[in-house]
Amino acid sequence: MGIAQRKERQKAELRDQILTAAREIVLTEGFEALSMRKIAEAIEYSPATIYLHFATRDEIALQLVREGFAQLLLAMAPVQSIVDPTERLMEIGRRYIHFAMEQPETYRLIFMENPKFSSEVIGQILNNPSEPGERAFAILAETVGELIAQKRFRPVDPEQAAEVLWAGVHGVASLRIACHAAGTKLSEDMEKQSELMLEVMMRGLTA
Amino acid sequence: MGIAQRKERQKAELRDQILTAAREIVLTEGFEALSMRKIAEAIEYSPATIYLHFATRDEIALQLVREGFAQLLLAMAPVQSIVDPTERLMEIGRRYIHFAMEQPETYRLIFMENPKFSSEVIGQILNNPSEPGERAFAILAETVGELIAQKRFRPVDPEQAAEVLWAGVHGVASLRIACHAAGTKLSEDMEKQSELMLEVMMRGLTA
DNA sequence: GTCTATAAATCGATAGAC
DNA sequence: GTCTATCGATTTATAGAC
Repeated sequence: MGIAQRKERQKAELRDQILTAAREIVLTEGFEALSMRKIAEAIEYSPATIYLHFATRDEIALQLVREGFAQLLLAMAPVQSIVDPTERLMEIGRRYIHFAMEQPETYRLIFMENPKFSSEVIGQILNNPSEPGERAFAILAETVGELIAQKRFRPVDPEQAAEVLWAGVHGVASLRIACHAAGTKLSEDMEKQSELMLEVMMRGLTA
Repeated sequence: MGIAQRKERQKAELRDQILTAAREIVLTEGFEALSMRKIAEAIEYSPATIYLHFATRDEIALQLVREGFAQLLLAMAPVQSIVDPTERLMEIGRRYIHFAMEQPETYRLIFMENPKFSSEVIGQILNNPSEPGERAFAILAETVGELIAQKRFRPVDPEQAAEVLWAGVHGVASLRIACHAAGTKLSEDMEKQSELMLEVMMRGLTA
């Protein structure tokens, strides 16, 4: 059955090409510039061919958001090897903000672009324990729980504290992205800004 | 010159009608649904008439963002009468998040929708001391400075701390908006979530 | 000042030939 | 599996009559 396998492989390859081209368009021209025709031109196929792989344009967009989120989670995976929970927590925050600053368009795509896709993907990932990388939020909450158990953190609800920590780093990152090129004095030094946010939140939770 | 004045008044009224209709469309159908034709239909004029008041669609959108930001600032104005700086700071945070939750579409329009308009408006407001409501960020920074002077806060850079505080409440608000209807357990109780964020940041900055 | 009419472009999606 | 051709609808913006 080598022929069938080759066909399947080729089909998957074209699907990949479509997504790669779509990602490129979103990252360079913005989400609203994504169109079937532009993708078709980029991969040098007719627009009709794309419909053999994706039923609608929205399905492509959704997949892009999904992959973007997976990328973000992947970037934070190394923290699992950090033994000290305080250091682990700080590193989660640092890596999170670092990703958002290195790939602002991807971050924007995940959290700021389209509410429909954002909430769908976030909902899927946060509710489905079998998602690749789904454990990110759980790790965050568990780390907080660990610190509470060690009496290093005050006895707060770990899940709620985890959400506050997430909101804190998301706030620094997304405010920066929203204000980017605004010509303000805001966040000239992101490094210092991030560190202060993390320090303030750690101190605020410390017993 | 009563006739000229009446004409001017009528022109301003139509301009207002255009903006009101545009705002309505954005708040109910989303930003991307805003079009000259829809506005024209809503105000019962031909599309061509709109171009006598606004050169492009972008100019209308920009004005909407501008007014949205002014609305947000207006909602926080009452904090100026609060004497105690700690209480003032808490109230700034509460009012900020409250506005974002009461008017999520307006908040989204200001900070999450279009980077071009967001950064332009934010830049204008934060750099121009003559803006109505421009003092919002200054008040935040001054309140932090006050608390540092009273040795109630640690000696941090007031402007940087103000930005962290802003990022904190923005994070809670915007994460909530992004995850809305995601069906997650996230932020089920926004009241508690906001209070924890504020409490953590206050404690984190306390001397 | 307001309209009609229209240019010129883009879009998603599909039918049907090959 | 891929194409051509096209439908049908959308958009911004303008020209020119009234």
